[in-house]
Amino acid sequence: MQERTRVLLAEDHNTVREGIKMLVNAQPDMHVVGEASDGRAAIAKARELLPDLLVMDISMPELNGLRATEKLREEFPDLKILTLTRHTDDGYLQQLIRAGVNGYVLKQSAPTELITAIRTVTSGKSYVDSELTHKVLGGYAGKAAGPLRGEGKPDVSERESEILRLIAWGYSNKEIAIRLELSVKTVEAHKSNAMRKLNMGSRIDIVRYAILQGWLEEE
Amino acid sequence: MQERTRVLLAEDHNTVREGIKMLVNAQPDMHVVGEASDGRAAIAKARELLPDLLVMDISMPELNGLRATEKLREEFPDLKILTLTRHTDDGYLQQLIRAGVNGYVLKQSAPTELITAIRTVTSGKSYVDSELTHKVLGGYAGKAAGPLRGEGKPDVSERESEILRLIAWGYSNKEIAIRLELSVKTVEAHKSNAMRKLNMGSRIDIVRYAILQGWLEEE
DNA sequence: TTAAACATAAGGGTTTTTCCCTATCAAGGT
DNA sequence: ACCTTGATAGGGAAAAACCCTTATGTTTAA
Repeated sequence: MQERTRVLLAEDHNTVREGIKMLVNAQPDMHVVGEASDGRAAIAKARELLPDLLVMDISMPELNGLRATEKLREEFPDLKILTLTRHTDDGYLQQLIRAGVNGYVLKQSAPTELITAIRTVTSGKSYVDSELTHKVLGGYAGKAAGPLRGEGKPDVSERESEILRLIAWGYSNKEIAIRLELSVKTVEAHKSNAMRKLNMGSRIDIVRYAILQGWLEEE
Repeated sequence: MQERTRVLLAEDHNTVREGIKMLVNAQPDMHVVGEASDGRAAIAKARELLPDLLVMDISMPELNGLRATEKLREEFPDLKILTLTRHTDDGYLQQLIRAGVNGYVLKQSAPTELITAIRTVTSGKSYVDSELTHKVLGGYAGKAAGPLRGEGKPDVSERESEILRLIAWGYSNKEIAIRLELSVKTVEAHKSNAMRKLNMGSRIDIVRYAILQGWLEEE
């Protein structure tokens, strides 16, 4: 067996970080070797642990992901950097690519998207979330290996995400139906549709998705 | 219908605070009117919102629950204060009672314990978690209205809580069985036993319990 | 040593979830 | 007008979860 990819995780949100860690550690070919909750700590940890890859939130205290990327890129030309963000429209994209990130993943995407991204970037290619690919057309990196399955549609409806949220909180379909005054069948339908859209396979995926969404943090 | 109890929530942990808020707001006779994430903010909010009851973690930044209680007790003699703590053995109990709290609930207890405590305290009685009752014997407040159902046994075994943890994370019984190399039947048994011990009725209770335990925060 | 607690697991029956399809209706865009 | 998407919901079968009981071996506390 090949060496597992050594991942450093920089994310200021405990729950999100924990969720990602469990997700990554559940894969046979990668593992989290260190964690940091701000940009400065991320750099320190990178120096200390020399990871293969850094998964980093762009919005972090102390030193944001963009600045941290710039510093790290100079010092560690071979380090793979994958940035993670909640917003699709925050203009950081161009700057990040210029700063030398190897990949860009939206938290809005399915959790498995991150895993695909890690594998893609590890193999030397760059990865840009499907939803953003068009924004880099006429440009730079582009997506080297498209998301293996989806064609890119992270657009769950309001109703659907409302139901995913409740499922992640542990409510049963029946409880949700009562709470929202719907038929259980409708709840099922929304759930299934959302899961199909996001390429999720089971309840654990919903929970992970919810965590990446920050749904368990603030209302 | 009677007026709903207006609850102010002071807890520095986002996820825990959110979990409690959802739990409280799910009750017909109480609702969260404000939140604070440190002791200083709790006092400010109490002045601003004049809640009926304050649910407060004893370990908070800025100003801990004990100090905050002392200050608030002077200023608002009628405010009910319910303290919440993770530790059963931290000696704060006597001091808190002297400082004038109306109740003391362990995070280790079932989520419904908190609701019972809120109702008990609102009705003018004091409430001390069943597990701690013996520590106040020969003393002071004591438990006015014992926990309605349990005799007090917050002792889930290691194995049981391991399984509850995984359930809260969204794993299915089958996945847990595979992961721990057990029969699905065993997983079911541990789950049922733990739920019975903690007086939990459904998956959502497990999730809430996990949140109060901080299981979704750090490993 | 006996009793209690724990981890393990099977049996058997009920309920819920899950999966796949189909269908209606309203709203929006082309 | 036509097409797509979203919200609603039913049928039906298979899978999983839930519930309650019983049982066996191990460890631990009285």
